[in-house]
Amino acid sequence: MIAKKDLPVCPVATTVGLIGSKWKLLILQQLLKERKRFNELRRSIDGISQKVLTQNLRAMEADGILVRYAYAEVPPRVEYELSELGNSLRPIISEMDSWGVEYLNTLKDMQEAE
Amino acid sequence: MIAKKDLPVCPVATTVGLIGSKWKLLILQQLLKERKRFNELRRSIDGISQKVLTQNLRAMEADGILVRYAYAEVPPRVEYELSELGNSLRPIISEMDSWGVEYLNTLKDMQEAE
DNA sequence: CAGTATCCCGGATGATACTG
DNA sequence: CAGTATCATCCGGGATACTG
Repeated sequence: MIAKKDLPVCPVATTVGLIGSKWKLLILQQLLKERKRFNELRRSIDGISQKVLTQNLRAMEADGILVRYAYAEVPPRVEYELSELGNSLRPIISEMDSWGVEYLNTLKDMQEAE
Repeated sequence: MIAKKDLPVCPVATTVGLIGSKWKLLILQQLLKERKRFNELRRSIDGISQKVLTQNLRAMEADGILVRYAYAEVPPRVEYELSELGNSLRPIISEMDSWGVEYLNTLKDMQEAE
């Protein structure tokens, strides 16, 4: 018999399920740089709306990827910081960064060769 | 003045724009293993519909990530293979795989500790 | 400031049928 | 087999207004 823990679970599908979307990857990228406030995060991600940012932050918080710190001040201040789990995703974003750099260089070279 | 090539372009956003979606990442994963036929690919990706698979394959082909080989046979045979550019994305999927393995192990350990 | 609450639209997706 | 075509649907996401 096959035990539950031996069920075929795809690691890549697991990862993709947690952070395999445009906005989560970009939020992750920003928070890997530093802990950030809500609007700071919003401004740093081109094209994201308040609603979508909130939705993704809630989901990532529920998945244990980041931690939300709300301060009872006036005006309110809320900061987001990656958890240990979130930080462990750094190599993925890092590879995406490296690949993007290479890709953009190739594009630039092609333009210069025109 | 700022030249066009000096415009601030984010490498991670570039990468995310090309493959930052659930299905593209999973298609990429499958094709990194081997060249595959359409239905073979379809069966290997849980939950993907024919339409969505076609759409994503077309987009990835247009982006130069994969190559489509259509053979004029009866019945028709179409195979998909990663381009050199597509293959250069391997480290990203590789990191996602490693992370997923670790994550699943952690989950399993937590269950056993119950 | 950092949200929540509504309304609403369009594109993404599923289902189905058809075809080279 | 590997699609394309069409229709119906649904909900992701924008716009706006309001609030602790």
